[in-house]
Amino acid sequence: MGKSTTERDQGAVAAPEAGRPTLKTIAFMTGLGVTTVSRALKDAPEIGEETKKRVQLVARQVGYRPNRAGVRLRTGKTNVISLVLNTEDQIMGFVSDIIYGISETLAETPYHLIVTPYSSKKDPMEPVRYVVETGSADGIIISRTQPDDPRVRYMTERGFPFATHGRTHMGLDHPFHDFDNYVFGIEAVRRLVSLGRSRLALLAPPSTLSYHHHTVNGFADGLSEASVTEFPHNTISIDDSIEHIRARTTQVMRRANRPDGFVSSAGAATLALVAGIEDAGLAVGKDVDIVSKQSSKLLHLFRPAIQVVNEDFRLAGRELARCVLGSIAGQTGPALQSLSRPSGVEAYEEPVSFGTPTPQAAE
Amino acid sequence: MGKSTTERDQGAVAAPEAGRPTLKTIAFMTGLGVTTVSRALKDAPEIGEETKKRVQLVARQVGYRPNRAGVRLRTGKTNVISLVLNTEDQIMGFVSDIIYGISETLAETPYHLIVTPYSSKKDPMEPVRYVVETGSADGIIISRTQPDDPRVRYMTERGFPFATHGRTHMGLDHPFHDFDNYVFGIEAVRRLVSLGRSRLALLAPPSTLSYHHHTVNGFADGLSEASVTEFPHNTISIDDSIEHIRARTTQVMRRANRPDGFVSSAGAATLALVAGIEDAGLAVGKDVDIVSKQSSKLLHLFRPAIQVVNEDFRLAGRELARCVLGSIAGQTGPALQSLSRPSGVEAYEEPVSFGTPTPQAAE
DNA sequence: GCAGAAATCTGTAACGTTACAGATGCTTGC
DNA sequence: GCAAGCATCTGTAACGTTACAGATTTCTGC
Repeated sequence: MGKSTTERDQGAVAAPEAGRPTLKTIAFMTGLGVTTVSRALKDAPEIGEETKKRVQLVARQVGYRPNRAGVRLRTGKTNVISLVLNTEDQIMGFVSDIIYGISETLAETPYHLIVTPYSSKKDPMEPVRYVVETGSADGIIISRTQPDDPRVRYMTERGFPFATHGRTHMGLDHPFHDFDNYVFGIEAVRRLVSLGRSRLALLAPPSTLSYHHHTVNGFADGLSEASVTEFPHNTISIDDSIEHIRARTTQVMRRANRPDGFVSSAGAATLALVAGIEDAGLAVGKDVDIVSKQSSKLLHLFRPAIQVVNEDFRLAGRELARCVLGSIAGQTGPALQSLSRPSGVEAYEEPVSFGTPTPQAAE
Repeated sequence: MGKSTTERDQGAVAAPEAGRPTLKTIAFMTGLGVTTVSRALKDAPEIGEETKKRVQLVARQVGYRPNRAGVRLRTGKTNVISLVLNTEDQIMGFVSDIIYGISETLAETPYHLIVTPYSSKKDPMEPVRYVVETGSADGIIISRTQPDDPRVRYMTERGFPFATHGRTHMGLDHPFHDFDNYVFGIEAVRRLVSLGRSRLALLAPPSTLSYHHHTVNGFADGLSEASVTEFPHNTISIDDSIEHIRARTTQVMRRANRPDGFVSSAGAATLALVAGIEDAGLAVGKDVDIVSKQSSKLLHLFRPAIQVVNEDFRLAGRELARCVLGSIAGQTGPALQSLSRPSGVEAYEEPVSFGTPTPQAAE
C-alpha cells in the first residue's frame, strides 16, 4: 500500500481514477508531472518538442477537455460571453439571428454564450452590474444603445470588455457594431422621392436610442436634399404596440394633407403601418409608398409594393462577437468598430461627430 | 510575520483581502470558521440559530455571492441549463420567445441559460454529446423532437436531466412540454368545415418530427369526422423555403380540383402559402380559407381572413424550464409533462399511445 | 575537469467551495 | 464526580487548473 519503490518516483502522479480525463490522467499516462502536461498542452517554449507532441497526442486520444471550473477558479477567466437582452423587445425575432450570428463566431473558440435577460420595466443597468460584479462572463454584448448610455459608462470605468449593438456619442472609444441608419434614412427618402412622393413621414425607433438619431438625421438630410417636406409622425415609434401604430396611422391618413410616403425602421411596425393605411381606405404602392427595413425577408410577401432594405442581424451577431472577443484580448480602436450597410460590412473609418455619421452613401 | 499569538487562534481565518467577498471574508468578519459560514448560509441544522442569523446578515451586507467556479469545481453542479438550438431553424423567431420564457423561470433560481447551437447540416447529437460529456450544464432542453429520438435515448441512458419540446414515442417516460397539435389539427379542420370548405390540404411540419404526426392525425380525424376529403399537399413542409412553398402552392391551386381550405402549422409558411394562392389569382377568405398557427400575432394584419390559432412559445419556455429543473431535482413522471392548448397549459394526464394523443378537445 | 548557462522538467500553493471527520464545551443522568 | 450525549463549531482535504520558484540534467566554454 506504500508508495511504489521505483527509483524514479518523484514525477509519478498518484492515481488513474476513471471518469473524465484530467491533467492528472494524462500526467499518469505519460509519466510526466501535472505542470508539464499543462504547459505542454499550451505549447509553452520551455517544454521539449517531443514531449509536447507526445502529450498532445495522448490528450487527443483520451479526449481531454480542460475543466472549465478549474480554469475559471484558478485564472478568473470564464470563457463566457453574456448577451444582455430586453425581454419585451423585438417581435418578429431578430434576436434569434443575433444569437445565431454570435454563436457562429464563438463556435471556433472556447467561449460559451449565456443569455442574460432583463425586463424593460426594470433597470437596464441591473443585468450588466450583475455580470460585472459577479464576474460571470469575460465580456458583454448589449443592444438598445443610447447616445449617453450608463451601461457603457459603467463598463468603461471598470475596464470591463464589451461591445454595443449601436453607437454612443459619449466621446468614448468603445467596440461596437451598427447598421448605418443614416444611410438608410437618406436612401429611403431618395427612393420615395424617385417614386414621386413628396410628403414623407418617418416611423422611427424610440427617441432614447442612438439609432433614432441616425435615422432621423438621414431622413432629414434626404428631405433637404430634395427640398421635400416632412410630415411629422413622431408621436409614435416602432416600439409602440401594433394596435397603437395602426390606429394612429389611420388617423393621420384620414387628414386632407396626409403623407404619401413612409420610411419605417422595423418590419413588424411596417405591418401595422400598412394596416393603418388600409384602414383609411388607401393602398400601398398607389396612394402611398413605403420604404422599410426588415430582418426576415417577409415583407415583400405581405405587400409586394413595399420597398425593403434588409438588415442582416446574423451578420451583426458575428461582428459583435468579434468585437467583444477583441475587447477581451485587449485590443482597442477602429478595428473593433464596424458599420454595416445593406450591401455588407465596412470598417468604421473616421470618428465623425454624432449627428452626421458617414455621410457618403452606400453604392 | 509569525502567527498571531492570541489565545483563540484556531478559528481565526487569515486575511481580509479586498475584492469580491468570499466565505473567507465572512468568516473573518464574524470570527467563525469558513466551514461554519458555508453551513450557516445554507441553513444547516447543526449551526446555532443566532449564528445563522448573524452570518446571513453579514453576507447580505457585504453582498456575498457564492463563486460559481468554486461550487462547480467542488460539487460538479454547474447551475447552468443548456438550450440546444438548430441555427437554420425558424424564421420569424419563436426562438426568442422560448428563450425569454426559460429566462423568466430561471430568473428566480441560481441557474444561467446557455445557448448551444448546431447547424442542421451537422449531427444533432453533437451538441448534446458535448454538454453531457463535458458536464457543461446540469440539464438540457432540446426541440425538434423526433418520435424515436437518439438524443433522448442518449440522455436517458446516461441519466442526464433534460426536457424536450415535443413528445417522443419510445416508451420512455421523460419530461416534455408540447403544444397539442392533435387538437390543433382536428379543430382546424372543424373550423374549415364550418366555413363550408371540403377539399382540405395540410401544410405540415417535416415528417421527421413528432408533431408532424400529431398534426397529421388530428387533421385526419377531423376529416373523417366530417367525411371530408384530403387534398394531398405533402410534398412540402413548413421547413421548406418560402419560395418553394409559394411556387408549389401556386401549382396546386391552378389545378381544376384544387383545395379550398388549408391548415398550416407555422406563421411564416402561411405567408408563403397565401402568396402562392394569390399568385394563382385566388383570394383568401373567398376562394379558399386558411387556419394557421402563429406565435407572433401578425397574421391577422397580413390577411384578416386568415383563421389563427396562437401558440404561446414564451409559455413553452417557462414550462420547459420548469420541467428540466424538476428533472434535475430528481423528479419524474407526469408532473414534468405538460401539454398546452391555445387556451393554456394542462397536465399531461394519461400516457396514451402515440398517434391518438389526448383525444378530448379543448373547450 | 568544472563553473555556469541552457533546456527541460518538477512540486507546491492557491483560486472558493463543501464533505468529512473530528474537536470543544456544556448538559444530563446517576 | 464523571461518562455519555448533545449542540456547535472546527480544520483538512479535495475538486482541476496554473503561477511560481525551484530542481535536475545536459551542454557549453575555457
